[in-house]
Amino acid sequence: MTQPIEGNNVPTLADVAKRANVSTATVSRCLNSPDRVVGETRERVLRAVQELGYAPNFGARALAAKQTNTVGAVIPTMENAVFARGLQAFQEELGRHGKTLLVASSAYSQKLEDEQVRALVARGADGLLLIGYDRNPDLYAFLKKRKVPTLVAWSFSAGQDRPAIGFDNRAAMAELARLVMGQGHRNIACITAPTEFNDRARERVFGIQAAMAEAGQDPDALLIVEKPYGIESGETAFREVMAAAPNTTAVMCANDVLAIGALRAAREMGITVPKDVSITGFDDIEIAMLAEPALTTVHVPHREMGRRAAGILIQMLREEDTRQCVELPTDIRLRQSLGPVKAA
Amino acid sequence: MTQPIEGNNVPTLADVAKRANVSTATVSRCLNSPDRVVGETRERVLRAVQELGYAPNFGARALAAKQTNTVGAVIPTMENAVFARGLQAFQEELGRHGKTLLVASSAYSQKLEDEQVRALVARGADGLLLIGYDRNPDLYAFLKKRKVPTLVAWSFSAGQDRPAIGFDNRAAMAELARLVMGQGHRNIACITAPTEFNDRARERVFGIQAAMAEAGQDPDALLIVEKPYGIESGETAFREVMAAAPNTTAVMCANDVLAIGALRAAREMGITVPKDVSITGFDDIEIAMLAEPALTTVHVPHREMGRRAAGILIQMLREEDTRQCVELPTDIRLRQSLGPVKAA
DNA sequence: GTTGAAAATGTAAGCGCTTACATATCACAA
DNA sequence: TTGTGATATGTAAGCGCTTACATTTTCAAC
Repeated sequence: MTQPIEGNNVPTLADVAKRANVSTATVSRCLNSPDRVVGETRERVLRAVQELGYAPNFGARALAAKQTNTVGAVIPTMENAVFARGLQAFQEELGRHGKTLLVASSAYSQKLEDEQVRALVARGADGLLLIGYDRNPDLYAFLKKRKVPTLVAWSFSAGQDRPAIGFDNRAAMAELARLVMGQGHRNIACITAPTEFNDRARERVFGIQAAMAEAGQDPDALLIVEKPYGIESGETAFREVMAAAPNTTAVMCANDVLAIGALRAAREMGITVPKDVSITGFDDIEIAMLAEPALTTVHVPHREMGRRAAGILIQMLREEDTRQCVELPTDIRLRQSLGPVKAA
Repeated sequence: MTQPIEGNNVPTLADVAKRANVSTATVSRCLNSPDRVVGETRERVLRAVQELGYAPNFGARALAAKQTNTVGAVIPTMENAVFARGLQAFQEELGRHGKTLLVASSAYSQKLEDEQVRALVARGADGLLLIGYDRNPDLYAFLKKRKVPTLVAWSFSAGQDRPAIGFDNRAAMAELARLVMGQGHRNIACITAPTEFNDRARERVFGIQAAMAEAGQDPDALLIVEKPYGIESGETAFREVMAAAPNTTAVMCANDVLAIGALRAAREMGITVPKDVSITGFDDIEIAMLAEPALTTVHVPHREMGRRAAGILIQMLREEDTRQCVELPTDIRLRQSLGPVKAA
């Protein structure tokens, strides 16, 4: 009963057409626009598809239809729970719309990101998700020339005209800084990831400074220590802070992982948190609650951002000229690591 | 100086050929086998490529060359630090070899995994990385028919003949169980992720039971509570254990996240770890060290596994019939959560 | 200068699908 | 039965690249 496939192992559209006694166009319609084919014909075709174990050749389809149904994302690293969480939600939503995720990582290097973006475009990504605004303008020009819809996530700025979904890093951190100062803290240090080529980190630092200026504090008095993402970096940074400014009473960290490192260093140095020094984070990833004391931090809706980013990108793929800028709210999670300034 | 592109916006191979005054075959050779083209011709072509901003059409290339240079991976979730870490290393290594990663997730559902695998194959994945051995044999048959090289990771079993890179989950957990029993524990419970369709979880349970049998203990006496992956699940499971068997003195968790949950529940229940009850984990992810008390667990070289998996798959893509089974070592990380059994 | 072999390049078929336009079929009204 | 409009299906061009085989060029030896 099973007809031998002529000439090769992998069934093609032509094989299905022959078996179902229709043209290849009808087979294509059955698979891609089923409502344009009557029930009887359609069932005959789908039966042939199943019997032959036919699946479309991806390259041929991409070439003919001029799309791949893949969407690329370049993130700093999947090992950062922030991106892992957001990307997971992004991928799930893409999957629901029949798109597949292409992933590359940049290790927080702008040069590597540039390369990876170009590689993803070369791989035929229909659209792209990128993290933050900072990048070489040539890259944006390249993406525009190639007509690859591109969405920026994790940042939001009213001054930018690129499609984006994110939150205002500056405003969020300023709000936390106001709470810190509300607890009486004036000697504040900031531990952050490198701010060069990283608008998210930079904006968080600016947020602290803005809140200080607003409160009549000198923003230049903010001690800033930059370290790569990592718990050990946070430990090192905290030691540097306390060595450089031993009267620091609050250390605001630009992400939770650095803050966890700071907490660990404080404990090892015999510094009590928050009695001696308060420590705050940013992101509200899982370990923020698990820390001892639990971390005061900025909660960011990473999953929602990832999910909605997928929706926006899919919309962009369907229609030209969607210029969405979506701001998501953040909120402060007050926990035990922030307390009143220690009496002098 | 810049010649207008005839007819369309996006330069094609033909445009480059015309500009460089060579055939399209020569352009293709310059890009793909540069050593087969003399220097002068090659430079002329590469200049034309640059001037035109040409990049190959992915679908055309995939169709003609019968490969996409993408490799797919279906993992349970990127939010599990275990997979995030391994996948990150996998992706980095693929990138070094000019391959791009296609990612899908299965939420620990076998049915969803099946669908996602087929979707990745439909997207033209040249090869596949899958997690664990357990899956519908039809899926393996499908992959074989489509000639998609497939590598299993996170599991290793000498009885399986599929290409795989992983560790012996059973032996690793048995080793930890022997240490637990070496501390005098006889009333042992096991908290695990669901074992149906999850050989890794199942083997870890079997490992405890094997060690018990070996020590003359009744393996059926092992209290087993299955819960989905998650900290809260671990909390709930621990409560169930202590309700069902209040004289339990050791709880062995099949992953660190469940163990963290168990630690939290113990604290809330006024149970001291390890004085009253010892708790162990599996995986040695970052929070194992951060926990209070720090978790005794099985260390698994996730990054190395991911990196080497990429190497193996690339090898499989280059050569037919590579049948590698690589076992990676695990080792026990003794920390404060495991102590001697409480005197009766 | 001639010859032969190796290297370099060109020609053209083909990869497998989609889809614009052409043609055939169907359903219904007169 | 005929005519018309709507629906269903077929024809064939084309998407842009790779590569087997053909042809041309280069180079060394005589």
